[in-house]
Amino acid sequence: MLTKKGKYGLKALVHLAELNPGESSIVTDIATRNNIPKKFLDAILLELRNNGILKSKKGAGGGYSLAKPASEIRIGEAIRALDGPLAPILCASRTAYQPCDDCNDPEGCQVRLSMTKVRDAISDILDNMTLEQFTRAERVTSGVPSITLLG
Amino acid sequence: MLTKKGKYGLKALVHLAELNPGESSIVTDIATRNNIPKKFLDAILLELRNNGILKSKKGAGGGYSLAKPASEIRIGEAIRALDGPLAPILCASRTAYQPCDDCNDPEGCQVRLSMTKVRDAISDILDNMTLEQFTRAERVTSGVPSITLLG
DNA sequence: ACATTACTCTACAAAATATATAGAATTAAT
DNA sequence: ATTAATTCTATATATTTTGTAGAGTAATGT
Repeated sequence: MLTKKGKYGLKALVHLAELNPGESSIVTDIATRNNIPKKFLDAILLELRNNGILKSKKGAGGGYSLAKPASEIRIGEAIRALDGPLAPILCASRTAYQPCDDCNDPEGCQVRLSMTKVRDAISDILDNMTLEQFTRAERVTSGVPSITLLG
Repeated sequence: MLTKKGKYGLKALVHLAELNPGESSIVTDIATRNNIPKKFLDAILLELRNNGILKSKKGAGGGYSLAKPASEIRIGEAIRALDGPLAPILCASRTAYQPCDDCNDPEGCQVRLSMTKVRDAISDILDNMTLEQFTRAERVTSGVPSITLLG
Protein backbone atom coordinates (compact mmCIF):
# COMPACT_ATOMS: atom_id res chain seq x y z
CA MET A 1 0.00 0.00 0.00
CA LEU A 2 1.12 3.52 -0.73
CA THR A 3 0.72 5.53 2.45
CA LYS A 4 0.28 9.28 2.61
CA LYS A 5 3.92 9.44 3.52
CA GLY A 6 4.83 7.71 0.29
CA LYS A 7 2.44 9.80 -1.73
CA TYR A 8 3.69 13.06 -0.20
CA GLY A 9 7.25 11.98 -0.83
CA LEU A 10 6.59 11.27 -4.49
CA LYS A 11 4.87 14.60 -4.93
CA ALA A 12 7.81 16.35 -3.34
CA LEU A 13 10.17 14.53 -5.68
CA VAL A 14 8.15 15.66 -8.69
CA HIS A 15 8.25 19.19 -7.36
CA LEU A 16 12.03 19.06 -7.05
CA ALA A 17 12.47 17.34 -10.40
CA GLU A 18 10.64 20.19 -12.08
CA LEU A 19 13.06 22.83 -10.82
CA ASN A 20 15.80 24.11 -13.06
CA PRO A 21 19.08 22.21 -12.70
CA GLY A 22 21.00 23.35 -9.65
CA GLU A 23 17.97 24.97 -8.06
CA SER A 24 16.65 23.94 -4.69
CA SER A 25 13.40 24.48 -2.82
CA ILE A 26 12.57 25.04 0.82
CA VAL A 27 10.23 22.69 2.63
CA THR A 28 7.62 25.37 3.26
CA ASP A 29 7.20 25.96 -0.46
CA ILE A 30 6.91 22.28 -1.32
CA ALA A 31 4.43 21.81 1.51
CA THR A 32 2.09 24.67 0.65
CA ARG A 33 2.15 23.96 -3.07
CA ASN A 34 1.18 20.34 -2.52
CA ASN A 35 -1.12 20.54 0.49
CA ILE A 36 1.25 18.65 2.70
CA PRO A 37 1.63 19.33 6.47
CA LYS A 38 4.99 21.05 6.82
CA LYS A 39 6.27 19.11 9.81
CA PHE A 40 5.31 15.81 8.27
CA LEU A 41 7.10 16.74 5.09
CA ASP A 42 10.19 17.68 7.12
CA ALA A 43 10.46 14.09 8.29
CA ILE A 44 9.76 12.69 4.84
CA LEU A 45 12.39 14.74 3.07
CA LEU A 46 14.91 13.93 5.76
CA GLU A 47 14.30 10.25 5.18
CA LEU A 48 14.77 10.68 1.45
CA ARG A 49 17.97 12.53 2.14
CA ASN A 50 19.25 9.80 4.46
CA ASN A 51 18.61 7.35 1.66
CA GLY A 52 20.73 9.28 -0.77
CA ILE A 53 17.84 10.46 -2.90
CA LEU A 54 17.85 14.09 -1.84
CA LYS A 55 20.49 16.45 -0.58
CA SER A 56 19.93 19.37 1.73
CA LYS A 57 21.54 22.61 2.71
CA LYS A 58 20.92 24.30 6.02
CA GLY A 59 20.36 27.92 6.81
CA ALA A 60 19.38 30.93 4.78
CA GLY A 61 19.41 30.17 1.08
CA GLY A 62 19.25 26.50 1.91
CA GLY A 63 16.68 23.89 1.02
CA TYR A 64 16.34 20.52 -0.63
CA SER A 65 17.34 19.32 -4.08
CA LEU A 66 17.79 16.01 -5.87
CA ALA A 67 20.96 14.17 -4.92
CA LYS A 68 21.28 12.82 -8.46
CA PRO A 69 19.67 13.39 -11.87
CA ALA A 70 15.97 12.54 -12.05
CA SER A 71 16.87 9.99 -14.70
CA GLU A 72 18.82 8.05 -12.11
CA ILE A 73 16.20 8.01 -9.37
CA ARG A 74 13.87 5.03 -9.45
CA ILE A 75 10.35 5.37 -8.16
CA GLY A 76 10.65 1.97 -6.50
CA GLU A 77 13.70 3.19 -4.66
CA ALA A 78 11.81 6.18 -3.26
CA ILE A 79 8.80 4.14 -2.22
CA ARG A 80 11.00 1.59 -0.47
CA ALA A 81 12.71 4.38 1.45
CA LEU A 82 9.39 5.74 2.70
CA ASP A 83 6.93 2.86 2.83
CA GLY A 84 9.22 -0.15 3.01
CA PRO A 85 9.32 -3.22 0.78
CA LEU A 86 7.20 -3.32 -2.37
CA ALA A 87 6.03 -6.86 -1.68
CA PRO A 88 2.46 -7.23 -0.37
CA ILE A 89 3.80 -9.50 2.36
CA LEU A 90 7.29 -9.84 3.80
CA CYS A 91 7.68 -13.51 2.93
CA ALA A 92 7.41 -12.45 -0.72
CA SER A 93 10.00 -9.70 -0.49
CA ARG A 94 13.40 -10.02 -2.16
CA THR A 95 14.90 -7.01 -0.40
CA ALA A 96 13.50 -7.70 3.07
CA TYR A 97 12.50 -11.35 3.20
CA GLN A 98 11.10 -12.66 6.45
CA PRO A 99 9.14 -15.88 6.93
CA CYS A 100 5.69 -15.70 8.49
CA ASP A 101 5.85 -16.97 12.05
CA ASP A 102 2.59 -18.85 11.58
CA CYS A 103 3.68 -20.60 8.39
CA ASN A 104 5.02 -24.12 8.78
CA ASP A 105 6.09 -24.50 5.16
CA PRO A 106 7.24 -21.27 3.44
CA GLU A 107 8.76 -23.27 0.57
CA GLY A 108 5.45 -24.66 -0.60
CA CYS A 109 3.19 -21.85 0.58
CA GLN A 110 0.82 -20.81 -2.19
CA VAL A 111 0.21 -17.42 -0.62
CA ARG A 112 3.89 -16.72 -0.72
CA LEU A 113 4.33 -17.97 -4.28
CA SER A 114 1.48 -15.91 -5.66
CA MET A 115 2.54 -12.81 -3.79
CA THR A 116 6.05 -13.22 -5.13
CA LYS A 117 4.58 -12.93 -8.60
CA VAL A 118 2.78 -9.78 -7.56
CA ARG A 119 5.93 -8.37 -6.04
CA ASP A 120 7.85 -9.02 -9.23
CA ALA A 121 5.18 -7.31 -11.31
CA ILE A 122 5.23 -4.27 -9.06
CA SER A 123 8.99 -4.14 -9.11
CA ASP A 124 9.02 -4.48 -12.89
CA ILE A 125 7.01 -1.31 -13.06
CA LEU A 126 8.39 0.80 -10.26
CA ASP A 127 12.06 -0.16 -10.41
CA ASN A 128 12.11 0.50 -14.12
CA MET A 129 10.38 3.86 -13.84
CA THR A 130 12.66 6.82 -13.27
CA LEU A 131 11.67 10.06 -11.64
CA GLU A 132 12.30 11.71 -14.98
CA GLN A 133 9.76 9.51 -16.77
CA PHE A 134 7.42 9.85 -13.83
CA THR A 135 7.55 13.62 -13.97
CA ARG A 136 7.12 13.87 -17.73
CA ALA A 137 4.24 11.39 -17.82
CA GLU A 138 1.54 12.57 -20.16
CA ARG A 139 -2.12 12.72 -19.35
CA VAL A 140 -3.04 9.66 -21.33
CA THR A 141 -4.93 6.63 -20.14
CA SER A 142 -2.24 4.09 -19.39
CA GLY A 143 -1.97 1.16 -21.77
CA VAL A 144 -4.79 -1.31 -21.46
CA PRO A 145 -3.48 -4.51 -19.89
CA SER A 146 -3.79 -7.72 -21.90
CA ILE A 147 -6.56 -9.41 -20.01
CA THR A 148 -8.39 -7.31 -17.48
CA LEU A 149 -11.45 -8.78 -15.93
CA LEU A 150 -12.93 -6.70 -13.22
CA GLY A 151 -11.99 -3.18 -14.11
CA MET B 1 -0.79 -4.89 1.33
CA LEU B 2 -1.92 -8.33 2.26
CA THR B 3 -2.97 -8.27 5.90
CA LYS B 4 -3.05 -11.27 8.19
CA LYS B 5 -6.75 -11.33 7.61
CA GLY B 6 -6.20 -11.71 3.89
CA LYS B 7 -3.49 -14.27 4.35
CA TYR B 8 -5.57 -16.32 6.79
CA GLY B 9 -8.51 -16.18 4.43
CA LEU B 10 -6.45 -17.44 1.50
CA LYS B 11 -5.07 -20.28 3.59
CA ALA B 12 -8.56 -21.23 4.63
CA LEU B 13 -9.68 -21.21 1.01
CA VAL B 14 -6.83 -23.52 0.08
CA HIS B 15 -7.81 -25.80 2.93
CA LEU B 16 -11.38 -25.95 1.70
CA ALA B 17 -10.35 -26.35 -1.93
CA GLU B 18 -8.35 -29.42 -1.01
CA LEU B 19 -11.35 -31.23 0.45
CA ASN B 20 -13.19 -33.83 -1.57
CA PRO B 21 -16.10 -32.39 -3.54
CA GLY B 22 -19.15 -31.95 -1.32
CA GLU B 23 -17.15 -32.13 1.88
CA SER B 24 -17.06 -29.31 4.39
CA SER B 25 -14.82 -28.39 7.29
CA ILE B 26 -15.45 -26.82 10.66
CA VAL B 27 -13.70 -23.62 11.67
CA THR B 28 -11.82 -25.24 14.54
CA ASP B 29 -10.13 -27.67 12.16
CA ILE B 30 -9.14 -25.00 9.66
CA ALA B 31 -7.86 -22.82 12.48
CA THR B 32 -5.69 -25.41 14.22
CA ARG B 33 -4.29 -26.82 10.99
CA ASN B 34 -3.19 -23.37 9.83
CA ASN B 35 -2.20 -21.68 13.08
CA ILE B 36 -5.02 -19.18 12.88
CA PRO B 37 -6.84 -17.81 15.95
CA LYS B 38 -10.26 -19.46 15.89
CA LYS B 39 -12.35 -16.39 16.68
CA PHE B 40 -10.52 -14.31 14.12
CA LEU B 41 -11.09 -16.97 11.52
CA ASP B 42 -14.79 -17.03 12.42
CA ALA B 43 -15.08 -13.44 11.31
CA ILE B 44 -13.01 -14.01 8.20
CA LEU B 45 -15.00 -16.97 6.95
CA LEU B 46 -18.22 -15.13 7.64
CA GLU B 47 -17.03 -12.29 5.47
CA LEU B 48 -16.14 -14.68 2.67
CA ARG B 49 -19.57 -16.23 3.02
CA ASN B 50 -21.27 -12.85 2.85
CA ASN B 51 -19.38 -12.22 -0.35
CA GLY B 52 -20.65 -15.39 -1.96
CA ILE B 53 -17.33 -17.17 -1.88
CA LEU B 54 -18.14 -19.65 0.86
CA LYS B 55 -21.30 -21.26 2.11
CA SER B 56 -21.96 -22.43 5.62
CA LYS B 57 -24.15 -24.79 7.52
CA LYS B 58 -24.99 -24.34 11.17
CA GLY B 59 -25.18 -26.90 13.92
CA ALA B 60 -23.84 -30.40 14.32
CA GLY B 61 -22.44 -31.74 11.08
CA GLY B 62 -22.20 -28.19 9.83
CA GLY B 63 -19.20 -26.22 8.67
CA TYR B 64 -17.89 -24.25 5.75
CA SER B 65 -17.41 -25.19 2.12
CA LEU B 66 -16.79 -23.41 -1.15
CA ALA B 67 -19.87 -21.73 -2.60
CA LYS B 68 -18.71 -22.52 -6.13
CA PRO B 69 -16.02 -24.62 -7.81
CA ALA B 70 -12.45 -23.61 -7.03
CA SER B 71 -12.01 -22.99 -10.75
CA GLU B 72 -14.55 -20.19 -10.52
CA ILE B 73 -13.15 -18.40 -7.51
CA ARG B 74 -10.62 -15.69 -8.31
CA ILE B 75 -7.88 -14.89 -5.82
CA GLY B 76 -8.39 -11.20 -6.48
CA GLU B 77 -12.03 -11.57 -5.57
CA ALA B 78 -11.14 -13.11 -2.21
CA ILE B 79 -8.52 -10.51 -1.39
CA ARG B 80 -10.89 -7.68 -2.24
CA ALA B 81 -13.50 -9.18 0.08
CA LEU B 82 -11.07 -9.27 2.99
CA ASP B 83 -8.52 -6.52 2.45
CA GLY B 84 -10.35 -4.14 0.15
CA PRO B 85 -9.28 -2.80 -3.25
CA LEU B 86 -6.14 -4.17 -4.91
CA ALA B 87 -4.92 -0.70 -5.86
CA PRO B 88 -2.08 0.70 -3.75
CA ILE B 89 -4.05 3.92 -3.38
CA LEU B 90 -7.78 4.59 -3.75
CA CYS B 91 -7.41 7.15 -6.53
CA ALA B 92 -5.92 4.33 -8.63
CA SER B 93 -8.72 1.86 -7.95
CA ARG B 94 -11.18 0.84 -10.62
CA THR B 95 -13.56 -0.90 -8.22
CA ALA B 96 -13.47 1.71 -5.44
CA TYR B 97 -12.19 4.95 -6.93
CA GLN B 98 -11.96 7.93 -4.65
CA PRO B 99 -9.97 11.11 -5.30
CA CYS B 100 -7.38 12.17 -2.73
CA ASP B 101 -8.68 15.14 -0.77
CA ASP B 102 -5.31 16.83 -0.94
CA CYS B 103 -4.93 16.46 -4.69
CA ASN B 104 -5.90 19.46 -6.76
CA ASP B 105 -5.53 17.72 -10.12
CA PRO B 106 -6.33 13.98 -10.12
CA GLU B 107 -6.44 13.94 -13.93
CA GLY B 108 -2.81 14.84 -14.33
CA CYS B 109 -1.47 13.39 -11.10
CA GLN B 110 1.60 11.28 -11.80
CA VAL B 111 1.24 9.36 -8.57
CA ARG B 112 -2.22 8.29 -9.62
CA LEU B 113 -1.18 7.39 -13.16
CA SER B 114 1.73 5.26 -12.06
CA MET B 115 -0.26 3.53 -9.34
CA THR B 116 -2.95 2.76 -11.89
CA LYS B 117 -0.35 0.83 -13.83
CA VAL B 118 0.58 -1.05 -10.68
CA ARG B 119 -3.04 -1.79 -9.94
CA ASP B 120 -3.57 -3.16 -13.42
CA ALA B 121 -0.54 -5.39 -13.10
CA ILE B 122 -1.75 -6.74 -9.77
CA SER B 123 -5.22 -7.30 -11.14
CA ASP B 124 -3.81 -9.05 -14.20
CA ILE B 125 -2.24 -11.57 -11.89
CA LEU B 126 -4.79 -11.98 -9.14
CA ASP B 127 -8.01 -11.67 -11.13
CA ASN B 128 -6.76 -14.22 -13.62
CA MET B 129 -5.63 -16.67 -10.96
CA THR B 130 -8.30 -19.10 -9.79
CA LEU B 131 -8.35 -20.83 -6.45
CA GLU B 132 -7.87 -24.07 -8.34
CA GLN B 133 -4.64 -22.88 -9.94
CA PHE B 134 -3.61 -21.36 -6.66
CA THR B 135 -4.09 -24.59 -4.80
CA ARG B 136 -2.36 -26.77 -7.37
CA ALA B 137 0.63 -24.44 -7.67
CA GLU B 138 3.84 -26.41 -7.78
CA ARG B 139 6.85 -25.73 -5.66
CA VAL B 140 8.85 -24.15 -8.42
CA THR B 141 10.57 -20.80 -8.41
CA SER B 142 8.16 -18.49 -10.14
CA GLY B 143 9.14 -17.35 -13.62
CA VAL B 144 11.89 -14.80 -13.70
CA PRO B 145 10.45 -11.40 -14.70
CA SER B 146 11.81 -9.81 -17.85
CA ILE B 147 13.81 -7.00 -16.36
CA THR B 148 14.32 -7.17 -12.65
CA LEU B 149 16.71 -4.71 -11.15
CA LEU B 150 16.82 -4.82 -7.43
CA GLY B 151 15.91 -8.36 -6.61
C1' DA C 1 29.03 39.51 15.86
C1' DC C 2 24.28 38.91 15.29
C1' DA C 3 19.88 38.09 13.66
C1' DT C 4 17.51 35.36 10.50
C1' DT C 5 16.67 31.41 7.98
C1' DA C 6 15.96 26.70 7.40
C1' DC C 7 17.19 22.04 8.09
C1' DT C 8 17.71 18.41 12.09
C1' DC C 9 16.66 15.91 16.11
C1' DT C 10 13.92 14.10 19.97
C1' DA C 11 9.81 13.41 21.96
C1' DC C 12 5.21 13.01 22.10
C1' DA C 13 0.13 12.69 20.78
C1' DA C 14 -3.90 11.72 18.22
C1' DA C 15 -6.25 8.93 14.93
C1' DA C 16 -6.91 5.03 12.26
C1' DT C 17 -6.39 0.27 11.38
C1' DA C 18 -5.34 -4.43 12.36
C1' DT C 19 -5.70 -8.19 15.35
C1' DA C 20 -7.84 -10.30 18.07
C1' DT C 21 -11.28 -12.02 22.42
C1' DA C 22 -15.74 -12.83 25.04
C1' DG C 23 -20.08 -14.29 25.39
C1' DA C 24 -24.72 -14.71 24.11
C1' DA C 25 -27.89 -16.00 20.21
C1' DT C 26 -29.22 -18.96 16.58
C1' DT C 27 -29.78 -23.16 13.93
C1' DA C 28 -29.36 -28.00 13.05
C1' DA C 29 -28.50 -32.86 14.14
C1' DT C 30 -28.71 -36.84 17.17
C1' DA D 1 -32.86 -32.03 25.49
C1' DT D 2 -28.28 -31.94 24.60
C1' DT D 3 -24.61 -31.05 21.82
C1' DA D 4 -22.39 -28.98 17.89
C1' DA D 5 -21.42 -25.35 15.18
C1' DT D 6 -22.18 -20.94 12.95
C1' DT D 7 -23.64 -15.98 13.78
C1' DC D 8 -24.02 -11.64 16.08
C1' DT D 9 -22.70 -7.78 19.08
C1' DA D 10 -19.60 -5.78 21.74
C1' DT D 11 -15.23 -4.90 23.40
C1' DA D 12 -10.14 -4.92 23.99
C1' DT D 13 -5.32 -4.62 22.66
C1' DA D 14 -1.58 -3.63 19.69
C1' DT D 15 0.42 -1.53 15.87
C1' DT D 16 0.92 1.75 12.42
C1' DT D 17 -0.02 6.05 10.47
C1' DT D 18 -0.26 10.75 10.66
C1' DG D 19 0.74 14.21 12.54
C1' DT D 20 2.59 18.31 16.30
C1' DA D 21 5.86 20.80 19.49
C1' DG D 22 9.94 22.65 20.55
C1' DA D 23 14.72 22.85 21.11
C1' DG D 24 19.15 22.29 18.51
C1' DT D 25 22.37 23.11 14.63
C1' DA D 26 24.41 25.13 10.67
C1' DA D 27 24.67 28.54 7.12
C1' DT D 28 23.87 33.11 5.32
C1' DG D 29 23.64 37.99 4.94
C1' DT D 30 24.16 42.32 7.09
